[in-house]
Amino acid sequence: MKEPSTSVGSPPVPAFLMKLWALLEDPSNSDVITWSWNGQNFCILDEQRFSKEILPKYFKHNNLSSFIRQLNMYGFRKVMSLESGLLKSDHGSCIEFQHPFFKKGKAELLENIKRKMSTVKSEDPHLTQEDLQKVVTELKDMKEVQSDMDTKLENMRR
Amino acid sequence: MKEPSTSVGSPPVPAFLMKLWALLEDPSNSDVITWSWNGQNFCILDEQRFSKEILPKYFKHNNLSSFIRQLNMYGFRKVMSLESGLLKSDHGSCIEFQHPFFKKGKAELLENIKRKMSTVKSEDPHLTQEDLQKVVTELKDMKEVQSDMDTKLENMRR
Amino acid sequence: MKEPSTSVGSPPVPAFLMKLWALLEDPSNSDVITWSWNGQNFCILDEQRFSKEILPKYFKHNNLSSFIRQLNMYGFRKVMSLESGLLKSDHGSCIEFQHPFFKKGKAELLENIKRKMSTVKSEDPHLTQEDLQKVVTELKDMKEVQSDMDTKLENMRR
DNA sequence: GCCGTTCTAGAATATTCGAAG
DNA sequence: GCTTCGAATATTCTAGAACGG
Repeated sequence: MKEPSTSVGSPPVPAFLMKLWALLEDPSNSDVITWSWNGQNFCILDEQRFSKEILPKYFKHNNLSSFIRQLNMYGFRKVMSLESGLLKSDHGSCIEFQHPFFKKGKAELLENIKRKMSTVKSEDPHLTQEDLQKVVTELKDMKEVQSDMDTKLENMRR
Repeated sequence: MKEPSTSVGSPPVPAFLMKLWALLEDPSNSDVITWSWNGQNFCILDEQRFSKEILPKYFKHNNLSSFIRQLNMYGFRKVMSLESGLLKSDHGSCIEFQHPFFKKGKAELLENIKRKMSTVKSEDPHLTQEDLQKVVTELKDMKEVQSDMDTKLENMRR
Repeated sequence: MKEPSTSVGSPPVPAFLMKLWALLEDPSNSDVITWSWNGQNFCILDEQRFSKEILPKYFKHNNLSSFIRQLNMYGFRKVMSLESGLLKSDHGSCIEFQHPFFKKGKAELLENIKRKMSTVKSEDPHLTQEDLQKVVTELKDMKEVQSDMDTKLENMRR
């Protein structure tokens, strides 16, 4: 079995991805979370047991939302099955995720998965309130000028 | 049978269209909703059973009007055929809809169907900046006019 | 007990708030979700039962995340209590939320809770299209004044 | 600095209601 | 009467932001 490595020479695979991989490789978890039938996606079969039993064994929390935040951070996308739209029974709480470089048996692809950068926003030159305030100030100045001019005109007419 | 896909590389087909397609492909629904004879349109044969039995299995509601709102949102138009207009006496009301890219057996056309944009003012980001630029330009023009007028006034006073 | 009303003359209270209120007023839910000891906040005592048993009875879903999204949309904020901050043992995850106009016994305050508008990214909440429209209107008025003034000037020159 | 956890918000589609044409 | 559409809220999925390790 090929295992993901953090050896020298290759960029290290973040802990989250290593844990996610280990989690799916452990057969004792397979009734709660497992690879999809074709190994292309993975599926959380029992949301409740996953968050309360599995998560704390691998992470510092037991919140599914935190786990999903990490998945999105690494570029995973939710797979929308037709069943997911139904409200009916509760046996269909299958949460499925996918990533182009996260495939069963392809541990060597893991290093291609990159965490999204923490956007240190470079101050978009978009429209700020300052810009609008400048315009408003100019308008006010122009109004004064117009008022002065109108006064002058009336004076001249007389 | 060709199935609609939401694979990577192609823009995903919205859930509504996928469900509508699945709905029509399921033979167990064919006595309630089905493709028209030539596969160009689809027809709701039994309005009551459709809304109360079929809809809640695919959507989070059981209202025909909500279903039709979605159809219109995606550009479907009601077909006013002679049959449906005249022979509605007792063989049920046949509600027929049509879309140029929604044809039986042509799942690959689905991705051409576009949802109409919500007319909310979400275009504020760039629209505002463009409009602000227009205002700024107008302000500049008005300043020139005011300067000219003020010059005229001073000339007249002398 | 005072109940929230959607009577004529007062702006209607959105369905979400009415349901949240009803949910908390129903004693049969009190072991899953209830007002805090002083009635200032409310607390979800059993996350699992709340999402799978309570939510689908009031909403069209059973996802806690969707419920929380609505809470934030209406301005509710999570309360970080000491208990919930600790990586506690197992005495249950208490999720507590608060809103200045959502207090036990004060149904008349509900109409003050406003949903956030579905708009834009700018962190300037005051920069709206309305503001720009005001400026544009002012500009138009000023143009008329200027035109009048210019006419007067030409008349005087002759 | 990068990563992990949490809370909140953005963005797109979905559902409802009622008015426009 | 009837089809289509506007607008508000609702639901879902993803991202922003703050903070700590």
